[in-house]
Amino acid sequence: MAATAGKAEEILNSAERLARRRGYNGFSFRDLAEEVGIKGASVHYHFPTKADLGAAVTHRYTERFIAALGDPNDPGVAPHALLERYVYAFRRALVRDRQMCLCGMFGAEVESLPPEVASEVRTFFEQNIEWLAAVLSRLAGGAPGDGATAETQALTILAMLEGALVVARAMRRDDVFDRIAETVATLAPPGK
Amino acid sequence: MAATAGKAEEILNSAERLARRRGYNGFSFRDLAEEVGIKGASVHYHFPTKADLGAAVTHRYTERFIAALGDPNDPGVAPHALLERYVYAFRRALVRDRQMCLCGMFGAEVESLPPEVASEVRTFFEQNIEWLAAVLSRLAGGAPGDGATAETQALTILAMLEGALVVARAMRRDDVFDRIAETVATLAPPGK
DNA sequence: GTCTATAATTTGATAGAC
DNA sequence: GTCTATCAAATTATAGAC
Repeated sequence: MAATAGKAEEILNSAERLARRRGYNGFSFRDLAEEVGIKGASVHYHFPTKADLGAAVTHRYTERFIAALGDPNDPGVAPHALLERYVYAFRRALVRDRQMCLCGMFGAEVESLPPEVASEVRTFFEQNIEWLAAVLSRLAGGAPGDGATAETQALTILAMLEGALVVARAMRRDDVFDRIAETVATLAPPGK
Repeated sequence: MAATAGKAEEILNSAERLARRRGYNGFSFRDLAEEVGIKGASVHYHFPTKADLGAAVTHRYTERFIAALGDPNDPGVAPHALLERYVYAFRRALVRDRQMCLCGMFGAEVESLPPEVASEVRTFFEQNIEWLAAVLSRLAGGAPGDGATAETQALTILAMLEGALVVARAMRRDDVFDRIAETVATLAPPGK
């Protein structure tokens, strides 16, 4: 059986949830402490500074996000299915969790982030593009010399989905995300 | 000759710049006061609360943004030229100003905004989609019954561009925006 | 690991003099 | 319109007891 989450993990969970709703400057150590049932000062035992916490939560988010996508070159999974899985990861953030992508939020706020947090955000995007480009290369039939094309498509899909979360949440319209997501499929048609 | 900007306008200018770099929770009345050369308390004379200021700066941003785009149905301007103008507005924010779109930033942070600010952000997106859908309808030759299609395309282009700003800034890569922007043209080809 | 106590700073905001 | 003075609350963080 899985052990109960330690306090450090509980703090990371709260930090992720609050950061994805309110932004990096929109939550405090006291907010976290109240959620996990300790005092504000005790949070510093687990994460000395807010920058440490911010970097840790971003790193964990990236690892989980990429791991959940699986191997982009798995011969047992069709590339269009992998792309669907990718879109669904963003859809779940919006519909189920009612949250931004952590790095979509932090990406917007990047100028007010401590450097170590900003660095983790960059890594998230780099790994997302790498994963997407691998899938898109397979989808294009592996035609030689289209690595740049695959990366451009990857950048576009990533931007569309991050932007879709922003627009859908700001407009409070439930149809927005799915209508944009349909266009992702148009960019990389399943018949190709 | 244009009169020197009044203090209220200078405050709006500073607030817009700081908000577009650091987010709504990333600047204070004192930051603004220092930039315009008065004391923090004096800012409250012009804008009683931060929510008032936030709503005012967002409203002004929206008015200017839409006005700069011009009439989407102007027969003297080709729809593809209008679309280029739209993309260029976002490009300028990134390259020239090194800032987010104000409402891209606030859209991400919407859950931590005062209601009157969030409402202004929603209006920005609604007006952008209306403008874009009008241009895209013209581009499609005004085929009947494709109002929903035009709106979906408008949502997609808006999301792509807002997302492009987030990704380009977070990655600190200068090629990212233009590569995504090229795909906007693909969505609505000039030959159509 | 968590607490109390404390500190220095910042923040949004008000009252009233000039 | 701007200032000084002031405020209460919040924020990040540290020291040291338990």
